[in-house]
Amino acid sequence: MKAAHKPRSEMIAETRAKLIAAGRRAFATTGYANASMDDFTAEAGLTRGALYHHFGDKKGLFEAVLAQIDQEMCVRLNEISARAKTRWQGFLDENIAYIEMALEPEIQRIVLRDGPAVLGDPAQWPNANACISAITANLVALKAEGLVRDIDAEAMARLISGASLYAAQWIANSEDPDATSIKAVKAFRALMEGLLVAGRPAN
Amino acid sequence: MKAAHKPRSEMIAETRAKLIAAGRRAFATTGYANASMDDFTAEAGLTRGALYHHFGDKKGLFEAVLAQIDQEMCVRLNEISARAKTRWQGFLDENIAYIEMALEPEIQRIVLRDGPAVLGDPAQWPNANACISAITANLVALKAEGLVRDIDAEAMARLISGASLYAAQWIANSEDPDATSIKAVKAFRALMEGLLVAGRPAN
DNA sequence: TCATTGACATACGCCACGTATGTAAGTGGC
DNA sequence: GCCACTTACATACGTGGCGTATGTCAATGA
Repeated sequence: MKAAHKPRSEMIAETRAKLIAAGRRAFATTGYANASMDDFTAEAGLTRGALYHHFGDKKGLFEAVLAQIDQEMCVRLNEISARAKTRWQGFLDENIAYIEMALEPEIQRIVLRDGPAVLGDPAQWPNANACISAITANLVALKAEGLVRDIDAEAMARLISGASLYAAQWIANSEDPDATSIKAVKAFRALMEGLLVAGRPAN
Repeated sequence: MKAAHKPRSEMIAETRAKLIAAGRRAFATTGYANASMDDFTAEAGLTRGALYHHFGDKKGLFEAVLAQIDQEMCVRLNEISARAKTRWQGFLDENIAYIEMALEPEIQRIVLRDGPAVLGDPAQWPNANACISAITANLVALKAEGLVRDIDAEAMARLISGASLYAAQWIANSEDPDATSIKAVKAFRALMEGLLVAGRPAN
């Protein structure tokens, strides 16, 4: 008896998942440009034929990989902000978590380095906007509560996420990431406290 | 009579300059990955042979192009901060100028998009550090004057330049760059004012 | 059961990079 | 002023990677 045949749709999903996983590993380790489609599809027990069938081209697979990572990031961020006691704390936690995620080599390479070069400005990616939107929504709520000053929320959200990402890059490439991380987070908190309405205690 | 022979060293400098200029144009318009060395060297009246001789490889030429652009940016920034009446104003002007420079397509593409993918983290580039250093030095001085709060200057400089860059990306890709630019600069000013010692007027 | 669809593999051509080699012009010693 | 030598390039070649066109076989549905 041959191995039980799963329904076709399952086989397809499995193939897609294998390709995405293989591509993800290759992109993360050798980078987009140096990742050979022949190599990493073979690693997944397939050929480029499968890749072109499902994703159109190399860039298409990269988009799928990025979408997967983005999704994971968003889930993690939402969990963190949901756990916080106050909205302000959730806001801080979420952003600091963002910084810390950006320390992971896979995210560094795929999302922060190759992503923009291959797919263009991250702000245009469907999900990056989702993350920005979350920060924006938080700021709007915080403004409504009278906690933060009256500033255009989206603009500020962009500035904040930029600062976070850059902080992450700095940390990841520093000689002593732990020490740098402490300094960065501290500076980030200070920057955020500047947003509070004067005299209002940060809680 | 043949064309007057310039000394060899001049010819070499000229060749290098021509290659850098041609590469710069190609990288800016089609991007690093899509720029064909055969094409743009021919455009400069040369071949890949010259390129390999002077720059080692494609990446080597890219580094040279980036160094040239970086240099130009630094000169412009220094001029701007030098023109300001107060140190705080110079600090603001310089950063806002940074945002505005990041709107230029050439800088977007070469410095902000392809640069990190080809050469790695910008914070490690020799010159990016020079720009960061300038911001850091400004912050140190502002702290000494008692104008801004006591925050690790380098960390804050990193956060600020990250915010600037991201703001620029946002502006460049928005539907109405002018309107977005106004919002971004306003938010940036607000973010910076949060750094001031409480009660201190920004001048 | 048979026609059809679709998921993949195979085969091919092209382009681009890098290297090895060639050549001609410039440079320094005598 | 000639000659050995260096050096700034051009030319020629091999290789590898991408994309496309084509083939094949299994799964589905009437």
